[in-house]
Amino acid sequence: MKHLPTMKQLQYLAALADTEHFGRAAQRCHITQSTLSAGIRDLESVLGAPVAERSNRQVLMTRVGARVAERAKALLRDADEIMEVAKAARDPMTGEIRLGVIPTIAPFLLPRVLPVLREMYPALTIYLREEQTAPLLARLEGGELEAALIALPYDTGDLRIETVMEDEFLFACGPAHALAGRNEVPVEALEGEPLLLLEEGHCLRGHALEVCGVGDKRARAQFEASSLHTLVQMVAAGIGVTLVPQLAVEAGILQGTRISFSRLGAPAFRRIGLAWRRTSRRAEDFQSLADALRIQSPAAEEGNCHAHST
Amino acid sequence: MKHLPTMKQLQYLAALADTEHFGRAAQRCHITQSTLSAGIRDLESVLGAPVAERSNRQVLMTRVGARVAERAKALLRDADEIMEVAKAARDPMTGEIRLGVIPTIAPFLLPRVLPVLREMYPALTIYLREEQTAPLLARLEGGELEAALIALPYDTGDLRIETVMEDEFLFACGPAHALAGRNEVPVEALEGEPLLLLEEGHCLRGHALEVCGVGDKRARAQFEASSLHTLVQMVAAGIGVTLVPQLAVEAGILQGTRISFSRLGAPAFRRIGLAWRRTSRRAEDFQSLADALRIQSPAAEEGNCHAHST
DNA sequence: TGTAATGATCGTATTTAACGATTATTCGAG
DNA sequence: CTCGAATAATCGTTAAATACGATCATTACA
Repeated sequence: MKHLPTMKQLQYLAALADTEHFGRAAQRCHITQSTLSAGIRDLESVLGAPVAERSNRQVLMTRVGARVAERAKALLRDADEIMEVAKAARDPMTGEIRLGVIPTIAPFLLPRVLPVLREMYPALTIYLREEQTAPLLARLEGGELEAALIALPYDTGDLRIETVMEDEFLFACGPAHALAGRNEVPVEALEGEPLLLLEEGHCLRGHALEVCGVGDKRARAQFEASSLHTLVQMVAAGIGVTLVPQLAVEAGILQGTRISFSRLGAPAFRRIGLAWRRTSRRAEDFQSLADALRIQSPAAEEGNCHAHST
Repeated sequence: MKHLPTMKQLQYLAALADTEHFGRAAQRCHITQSTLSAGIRDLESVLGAPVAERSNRQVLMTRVGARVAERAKALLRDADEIMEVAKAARDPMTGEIRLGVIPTIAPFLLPRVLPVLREMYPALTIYLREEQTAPLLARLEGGELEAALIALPYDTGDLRIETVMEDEFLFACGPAHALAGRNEVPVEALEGEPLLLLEEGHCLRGHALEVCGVGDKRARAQFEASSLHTLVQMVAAGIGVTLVPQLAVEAGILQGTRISFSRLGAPAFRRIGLAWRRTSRRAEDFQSLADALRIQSPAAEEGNCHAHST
């Protein structure tokens, strides 16, 4: 292994590159000018190249100096991240997590799990952001969010995904509909039915179409809803039929309506998963969070499908 | 600015993670076991968490330890790269460059420029690899190549591209062809002509089709050539017409044939550019290389189009 | 019950990092 | 043209860190 620059030297260089001034750079590093001067001199000796031209009136970074400083800053950020990794391991499940959740999950899953999480991890603060999958993933990549609760399948690129639960699609129609009251509705029966969908951008729309075996081009709905609640109202009014996630049904979205719902002949599911950046310093925490969510979700409970709701 | 781990501490940790043995890790770092032991102890104190469980018979890395070690290795690689950046700046244009070149450039440009490069940079060794654009770019991403000389436009992702020259497309046909001998051939005249192309995979094929204003689907050639030389032979034999880069013509590809070539009514070009990874430590060198290539290329010379070759 | 292997610890020496004071240089203002 | 302000380099000293060798403590196993 060879001679490497010191962390401190790189810090000094980064400060110098930012300020282009020995005195101020020294201030920023909480050392004296002489120390910084010596540090830079030593760094130049290990690099074998000068990093700055100093005329007594001004400091001008060399090409090498600027390039090395750039990389040095990245390296220092990485070093900082190492500290964060250690800190996260030392105090697991504390601090803040900025979590994104899609609109077809948030209102149905969160009321159930948030209180439990609050009790399990009192030192943890969860900031929520409700948006559709695409902007959520963009914010995740951009570092605005640390994790996101989304529905799968979805092209998530290089994210780490931990499945939290399977969410079954149920058939829903008005009480007067021909298919109402049935215990099980075959998928083929949906052919020709006026299928109501969420508007463009909701992943649920695509997933529902997938279940019916049709591509997006043949989107058959004249009316599109902007939320699951609206969608349910439209179904109750007899405008059409739809597929609704069991998660929402169990959360009581059908309460107060006379909507009939049934399982599909060939049960279809979307997966709900927690996503985070592979490089995240808090992978440990997110794994724990996913575990907690999985335990709290109703997932594996069987035979909880009634033919009617009031 | 906070308390950061030392480079040495991270080196020690990396070695320890690899060997899981204090003595051997110390050896690898060229220090004594006691020093390494102390170094690890200090690192644990700055991290605030233990990195390894040591029972007297074996060392087992902690979860944190393993994670931190992983990041530490990446960080040390970055530090190494900083040294390389400095070294490349100290000794510009020395050492080895592994350069990829596509087959429609290599035999025509290299004979002219390589001797000059050899003279300009005697300490530089260039290893050449001749392949089509796609595999070239793959090797570039994978680190097998440091730079590549390719034809544009092409979807190069996040690579840095420095244009070296513009390469004009010339119309070429057999001596008995109706369009032979003309000073200028309008693009529309190509409609219906039996256009000969390089086989699939050569970017020149797509570029030529682009010039003719047709998509790949309407590839009209019954015969495809595997190299520009073969293509020229086919044109000389009267099988069809083609577009040939001026670069190849100037390199004498038509010598010994009676092929007629002319400029197009609306001159069309491909760009030839040098590509390298944005993150490359030797960006400086590649810039110089591109500059040298640009100077040596015939590019801007005007009016060097004859109507006939013998 | 030894003995070999292994990591921790201790005391000491050397190298490195930091400071304050001083010097040398340059740019402007008077 | 000279003086003073600004600025980086240098010097001598001190404190801290790093490294070493020797020794100790623990464990596995013959």
